[in-house]
Amino acid sequence: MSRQPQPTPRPGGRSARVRQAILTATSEQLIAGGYDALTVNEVAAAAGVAITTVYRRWPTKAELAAAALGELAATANPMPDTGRIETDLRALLAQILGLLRRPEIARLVRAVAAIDPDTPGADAARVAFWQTRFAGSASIVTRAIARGEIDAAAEPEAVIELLVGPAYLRLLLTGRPLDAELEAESLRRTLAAYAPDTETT
Amino acid sequence: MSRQPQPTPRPGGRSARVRQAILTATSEQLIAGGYDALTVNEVAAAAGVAITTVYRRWPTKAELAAAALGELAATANPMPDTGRIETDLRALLAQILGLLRRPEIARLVRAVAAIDPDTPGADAARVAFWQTRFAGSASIVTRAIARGEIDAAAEPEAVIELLVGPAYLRLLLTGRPLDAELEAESLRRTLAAYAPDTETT
Amino acid sequence: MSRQPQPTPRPGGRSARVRQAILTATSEQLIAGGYDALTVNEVAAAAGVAITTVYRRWPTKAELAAAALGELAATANPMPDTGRIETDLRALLAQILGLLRRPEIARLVRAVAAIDPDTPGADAARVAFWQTRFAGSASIVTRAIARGEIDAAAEPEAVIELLVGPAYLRLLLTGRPLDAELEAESLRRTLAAYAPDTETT
Amino acid sequence: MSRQPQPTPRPGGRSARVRQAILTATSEQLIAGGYDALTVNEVAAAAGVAITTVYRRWPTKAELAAAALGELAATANPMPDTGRIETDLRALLAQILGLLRRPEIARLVRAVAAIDPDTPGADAARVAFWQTRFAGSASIVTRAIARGEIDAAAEPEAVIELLVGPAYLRLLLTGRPLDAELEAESLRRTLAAYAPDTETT
DNA sequence: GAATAAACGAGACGGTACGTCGCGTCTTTAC
DNA sequence: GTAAAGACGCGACGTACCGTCTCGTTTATTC
Repeated sequence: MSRQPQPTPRPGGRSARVRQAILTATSEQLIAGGYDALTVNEVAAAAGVAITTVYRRWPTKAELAAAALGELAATANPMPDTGRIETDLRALLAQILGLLRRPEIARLVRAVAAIDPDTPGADAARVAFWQTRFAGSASIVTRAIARGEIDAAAEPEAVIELLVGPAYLRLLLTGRPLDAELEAESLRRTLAAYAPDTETT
Repeated sequence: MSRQPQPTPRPGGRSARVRQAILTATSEQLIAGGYDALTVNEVAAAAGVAITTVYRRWPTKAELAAAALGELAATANPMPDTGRIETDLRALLAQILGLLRRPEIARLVRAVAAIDPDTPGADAARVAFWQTRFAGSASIVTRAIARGEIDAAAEPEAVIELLVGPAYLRLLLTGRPLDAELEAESLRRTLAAYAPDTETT
Repeated sequence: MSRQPQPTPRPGGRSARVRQAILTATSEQLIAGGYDALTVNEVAAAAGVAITTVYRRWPTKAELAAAALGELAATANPMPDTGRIETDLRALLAQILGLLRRPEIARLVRAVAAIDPDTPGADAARVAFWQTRFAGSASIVTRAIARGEIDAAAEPEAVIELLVGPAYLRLLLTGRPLDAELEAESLRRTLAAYAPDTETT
Repeated sequence: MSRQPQPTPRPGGRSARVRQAILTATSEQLIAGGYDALTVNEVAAAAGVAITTVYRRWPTKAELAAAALGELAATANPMPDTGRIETDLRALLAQILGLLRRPEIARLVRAVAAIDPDTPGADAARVAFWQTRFAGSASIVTRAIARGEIDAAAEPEAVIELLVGPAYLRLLLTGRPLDAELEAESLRRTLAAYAPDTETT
């Protein structure tokens, strides 16, 4: 009776708005209560869409969470660039610890850590989420190597891993405090570990 | 009608057997499929007890899991003691990475990381689980300090944290591989970071 | 994102079928074993629906039972109309006693009697269940009054109450037999109590 | 090896005290909340005995409730004796309706009505509970017959049944009010039904 | 007054049913 | 014809209460 013109996918149309609303609502719930407190029902309600709509796009709750976490990766923090590796790393570490000390961020990190690697798309989201952050961080090291402040043989990401590894270990597993002493020690030892010519003859 | 003297608890009785059966079954399920695959129903069935009996002792699934993880802490691995810090740490790191590469252990670690700190008794279990392991590890460092192989100002546990932090970071968050290069680099840089007199004048 | 117009309820759809199946299964179980033998689990199984579906509609077992009893009210028995009050009442009483002598009906009546008046909707169901029956019965009396066979000052329902009260009293409380003597006596005394002009001067 | 002399039961000893405490606690709970709110656990706690002790004497909750209700039968109300059947019955009816209007008594009556006749000992308790009451009431009628106020052919208990039947019917089934009009009507019609020479020639 | 049988106290346990929560699917209706 | 709305299936969680069992202790009766 009536003609149905094949609607081309609308990039800026309703779909995009719906998608964004859902992901935003998901992120908020993840931040508010972690993965367990995330419910598809409430996400749909908060986003003002039907539950079916959510499931049409992300088949499982895990994939929805992964997608939302992936989105959060975009919210990158500014990377310090002071011209000296020590102050750069100190600022970076202070920024990260400042985040990890906030309960809602701690919940988020826990949620990411809990993701089953077998979940489709989940691992991709995890990698994206964290490599984005680490990629930015690594540039700090790259510049320091160019300046001769860091052992030229160092892999930039490994430096960052050594710097923040203990902090995440405490947060996720041992429960030891994320205090100023950890901050100072991590910075000092990382610099020592990667000092140029330190362990060469 | 009148107050009776408190009968002594029976340590080797049925209660103890039931408790052990439940915790064993829980551990097995945790290892087999992680926290999400853990169901109280199946634990009860595997332990040969009624579901209500499980709930009488551990009010929630989370507390049950925490208790089981706490029990697993008793299963301590032998700590290497070769007389040289480098070989000690190399053996320790190889041991830990060997464990973390096994999917069922990875699941367990994930389960621990996911524990909500607010769960009653959960944090205690986490601390117990990990500090048991770390306490053993720290003795390696203590001996090395006595031998002058490690900076005397070092806190033993901090050395271990620096050694294994990157490995756990990769396992839980970044998803990068737990390969031989990580193993070599972690060992080398940790030794450098804590070498005696290295950063003193 | 925006409010949708309220879709009209579908009267003949799946919901209605499910509802009917559940109530039918409930009624059968009530008849078969009374209120205590009624289990939501078996109702759901017999109705071929999920347990949660039952609970979605009737939050408690009591309300489910009440609803089912309310449905049973629709199954009205034919009211005798012979043109004479004595034969009408005799037939009615015989019919009721015939029902009450059946164990499954006795269980049903017991179930209704046991309903806690505080249960939401329970009282409504009770009133509906019984007033339906009594309303039909009362018309017998109304006609008799018109024919001058019954004291014109009588309230029709009170006549029925006097007629069947002793029978229910025996069934529910005293346990005395519902025998032919009760039948004869109840009829005779009720007629005497409401005979026209009997107690007027 | 040893001989077991059969010890005679001790009538006034601890057993009797325990028994009384349990039955009293049971009655209180029945009055307070009806049969469903009666829990063996709380009865035991209130009586200051172990749960096992309760079960040793009454194998099921139903039998316990029956026993307690049987005890309550002993609490007989004084029967009016004014010398005139009309005032006697009016006082009796007022007394009974006064009781039935109290919620806790209504609960008790409901509990009795709900007793499954198949429960061992339950029916005995019911019969005892109510026939005690009715036996007392019947004496009123017996005296009235002797005075010629009541049809000599009447069975005393049937008179009482007619008098109070409608009230119990309303309480247990129809939910109609136990008001003054019911009181007046029940008395008036019962007297009419059993008036001497009314239906004789 | 000592032996001894019966009853009691305490606590955990097995089991059934209740009612809840949340995920993911399916039907029905409206646009 | 597509998508929103909502009911549904399903599985697990956690709770309440009934009735059983074991074992140690107390009571009271009998010799």
